[in-house]
Amino acid sequence: MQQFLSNIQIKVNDYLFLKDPSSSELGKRIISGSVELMHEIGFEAFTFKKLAKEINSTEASIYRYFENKNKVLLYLTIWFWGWTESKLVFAITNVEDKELKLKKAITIITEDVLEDRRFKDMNERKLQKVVYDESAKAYINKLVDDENKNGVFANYKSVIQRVSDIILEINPDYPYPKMLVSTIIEGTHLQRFFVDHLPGLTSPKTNSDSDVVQEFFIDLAFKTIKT
Amino acid sequence: MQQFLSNIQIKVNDYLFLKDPSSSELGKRIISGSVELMHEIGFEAFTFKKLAKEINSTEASIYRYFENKNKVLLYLTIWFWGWTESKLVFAITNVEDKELKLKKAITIITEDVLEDRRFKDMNERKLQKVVYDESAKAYINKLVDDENKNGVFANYKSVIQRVSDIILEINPDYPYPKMLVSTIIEGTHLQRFFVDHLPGLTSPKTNSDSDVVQEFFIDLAFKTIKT
DNA sequence: CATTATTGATAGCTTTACTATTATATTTGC
DNA sequence: GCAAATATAATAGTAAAGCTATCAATAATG
Repeated sequence: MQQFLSNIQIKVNDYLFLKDPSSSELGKRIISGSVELMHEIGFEAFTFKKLAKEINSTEASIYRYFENKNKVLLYLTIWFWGWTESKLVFAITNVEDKELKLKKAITIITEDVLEDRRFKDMNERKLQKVVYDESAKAYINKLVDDENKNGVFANYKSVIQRVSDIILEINPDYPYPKMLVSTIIEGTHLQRFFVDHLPGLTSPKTNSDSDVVQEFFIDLAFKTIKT
Repeated sequence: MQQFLSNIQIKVNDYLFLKDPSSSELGKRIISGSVELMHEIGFEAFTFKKLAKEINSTEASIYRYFENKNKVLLYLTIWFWGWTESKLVFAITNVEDKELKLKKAITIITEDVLEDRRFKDMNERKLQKVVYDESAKAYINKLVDDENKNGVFANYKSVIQRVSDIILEINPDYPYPKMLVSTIIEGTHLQRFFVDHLPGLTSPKTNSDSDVVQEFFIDLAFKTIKT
């Protein structure tokens, strides 16, 4: 499995780039450098000029790959969803028990990745942090309709569809499966941000071993879908 | 009540402005103009230069009230939470039945305001849209810790605390009340955005009369807190 | 009525976001 | 092996955004 996973490549909608960053050495440096730099200084302060310096290239060269920094963040976000889907598929394949399957699925979409490093050009831990903290900025804007029309969010929709399907297996009458799944996913991002920065808006950590955010959403999901 | 409400003023933490916009004619124009302009063109495209033109003032004058556009958005967001809290307090005062009280509370925090206009300098409907679509950009950034230290989020925390308290009245053993409330609040924003722009990530509208987002969260809340 | 505070008008500076041009290095087809 | 195509680097430059400074005009206040 580990072996197989190390051979797969995450595909990202080509609307998001001018030249495929996975197709060249420089492109890969742009991606891994973007993750590093956004993780370090945040999306607002991130510029192509700073990135160019970081990866020993030039601003103009980066512009041949991406139109602007927004598309880079969206690229990373969509890559993240492709990666999440791949983890999800392997986690639930051949699991017969419906409830166990749902539990595994929610664990995947809410987990806090510590180290993964299956992809040598992608620091998944830092990527997850970037996606958690910044991804809403990538799609909550006036361009989202155009991006959506071009199929940009297909990876994200796949993840939601898959988990949604498991919910419907358990309770075919539950009326809001997708709403529940997207609430769990986006809620996880936000709660993790709150735990770190605005603890007054969230619940305190229980014991140090457990992941309170994950517990909360698993509990919420099972109670919500029960008839 | 309506009479009383028209006499109250929403207080916003003074860390957010250099000069209190509610203290002058120009200040009020900056606020109402910001709501109009952000609603129209979105936060990214919003600039103090454009705002100055809109309200017949100058860029430099606006800079005497606010350090930057981020603080304006945060000001609007915090005002929105103060306003929400005032609505919440009146909705639940003297309501004895715990479950009814919770239902009213969740209705307030998830409602889609059509017209309100109790505050002549604030278009609440447009403000709500701006807060729904853009507010995450105001606080999800590297400055949040500093802002939080200065008590900026007190209005927001109050709202969460109040609803949280009602949940604990119904079920004192529910372990994650604040997490649930902040998930409902932020989830509402996001689901409304999804319904409009990314319907594939959410559930379809049921019948045109009902508010599916509100229904979903009320259903979710009651099921989740039940023992 | 003198002083103080507020706003407007204008200028300017730095950074960001992006494009264009040319030179150099690398790859690829033949 | 060499010409042609392609990719990248180096550099320059433009427009807008973001922000500060100065000073004059006006309004408020004591």
